[in-house]
Amino acid sequence: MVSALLSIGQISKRTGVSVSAIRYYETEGLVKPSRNAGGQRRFRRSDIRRLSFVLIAQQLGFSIGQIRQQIRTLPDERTPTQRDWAKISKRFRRELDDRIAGLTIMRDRLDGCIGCGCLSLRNCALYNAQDRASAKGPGPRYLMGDLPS
Amino acid sequence: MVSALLSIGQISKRTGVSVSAIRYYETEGLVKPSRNAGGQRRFRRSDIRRLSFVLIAQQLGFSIGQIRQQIRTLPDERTPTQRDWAKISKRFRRELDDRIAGLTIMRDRLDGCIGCGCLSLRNCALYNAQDRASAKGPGPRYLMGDLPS
DNA sequence: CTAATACCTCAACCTTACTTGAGGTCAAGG
DNA sequence: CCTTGACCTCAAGTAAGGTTGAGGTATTAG
Repeated sequence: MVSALLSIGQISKRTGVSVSAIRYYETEGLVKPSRNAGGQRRFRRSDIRRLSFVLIAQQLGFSIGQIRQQIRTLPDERTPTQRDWAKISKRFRRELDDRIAGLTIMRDRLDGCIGCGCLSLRNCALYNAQDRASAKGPGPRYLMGDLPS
Repeated sequence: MVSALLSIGQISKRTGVSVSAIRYYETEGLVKPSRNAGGQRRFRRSDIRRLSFVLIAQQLGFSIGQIRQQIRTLPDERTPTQRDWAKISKRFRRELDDRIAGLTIMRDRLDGCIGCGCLSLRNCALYNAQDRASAKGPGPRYLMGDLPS
């Protein structure tokens, strides 16, 4: 019989997320299925959307923790609306914009380094790309190699 | 005394890479230091550049395996030239271009989904973003949620 | 020459994101 | 009613990319 609620196997088939992964996501607070009398998980249809969102967000490179941060802004009591989802998507969009910008900067710096043929000098644009080099230990580090001697 | 060769501690300070990480990178074949009479590692100055490259490549999101693929095109016997490094950088540039393009596509798809307010329908642009959904199991999956009913 | 560092190896542990297996229960069809 | 397949929990294993600690040796400053 097809009920309003879905078993873990059914939701696995609908989303492409493995049964074990869905259980794991429950321990991580990404879905909160109810239980039937026998203790088996019962998911709402809107959980399909939740899990699909998790899948996409992971593809975009977000960690479980980051996804949880976003997804917990969804209402627990009612089925999330389009508006609820749109808010989350907008936040992700901003994140993606930042990541694209960051990668573009790195690419252009790499270009500069190819241009100067050095990848190593004091003024290499990649030099300032990392806090770590200057942040720890005494004196400056020359990220892509030797000091000109 | 300052010799032509560097100890692991010296190279750690110069690159900002921890001693334990450098040893790990050796087991992974990213650096191949020689040993002195007492069995201690001795690095060439060009290894600073190698390790710095590893650092940058990791920041760009490349795995150790991918980095090894690139870095092993460097000559073992002689100190790598600017040209050697430039070849590698060009390959990385292409990778970065691809990743930027991919992210941009995803971002635009996400935009489309915000625009249509759905994040769920059959024709959602994100739907086709994943092989996995259609690749396994019978019938199509509707990635961002329920079928319109 | 000796003490203090720095270095060595090897094994075990950490995090993330899961999967796998053991041992047992639940639910649906015949 | 009984069998089969889906489900349950809990513990352990996996891969990546390291870190940490134990127990021991090298090197270097004084």
